[in-house]
Amino acid sequence: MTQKRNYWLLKSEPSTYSLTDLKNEGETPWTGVRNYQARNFMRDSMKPDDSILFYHSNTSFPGIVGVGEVRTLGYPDQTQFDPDSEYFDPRATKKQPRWFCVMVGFIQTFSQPVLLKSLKSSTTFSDMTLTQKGSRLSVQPVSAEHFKAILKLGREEVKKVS
DNA sequence: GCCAACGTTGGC
DNA sequence: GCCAACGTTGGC
Repeated sequence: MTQKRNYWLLKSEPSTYSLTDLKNEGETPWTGVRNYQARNFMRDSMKPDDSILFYHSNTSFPGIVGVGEVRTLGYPDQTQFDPDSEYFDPRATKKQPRWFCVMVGFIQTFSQPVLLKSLKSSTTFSDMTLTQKGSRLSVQPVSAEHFKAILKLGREEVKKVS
C-alpha cells in the first residue's frame, strides 16, 4: 500500500533554534522533544518526504515562517543518553529508548510569515490544532487543506506600502 | 488509580 | 514578566 504524504507543524523558539538556523545547517535532528504525544508522531507516523510547517513560538510575532521536510523515519534521540545534555533522561536505555526524533530538512522561508493572529482570525483555520486555546503540542499533524492554504498565504507577494 | 503539587509552555 | 493551560510526578 502506498502511503500518502503527511503534513506536520513543528514549533521552535527562534532564540533557541530558528528557521534561519535550519537554513544555514541544511538539516538537523529534531531532538529534545519530551512530550509523549509529540514523540509518538515522530516515532510512529512521520516518514521521509512528509512536509513541515515551521512555527516560531515565544516571540513578538508568533507564526509560521517557512517550510521544511522530514528526511528520515523516527529513530532514538541520542540526547537522552548523554549525561551532559539538558535533555538527558536517566530512565532511558539504549535497549529501551524513551524519546525519538526525525531528521528535518530546510525547504524555504516564506516571503511573509503567516502569523498566529491571522490564523486565529480566519474561520478557515478554526479547527487547526495550533489555534485551539491552550494548545502547546510542539509536534502536530496538519491537514492537507490547511497546509496548502498556509503555503499560499506565506508565498504571497509582500504588499508594498506606498 | 486518584489527584495535589509542581514544572513547563507560550500567548499576551 | 505574568499567568492560564496543560502535562508529569509521586505520595497515598
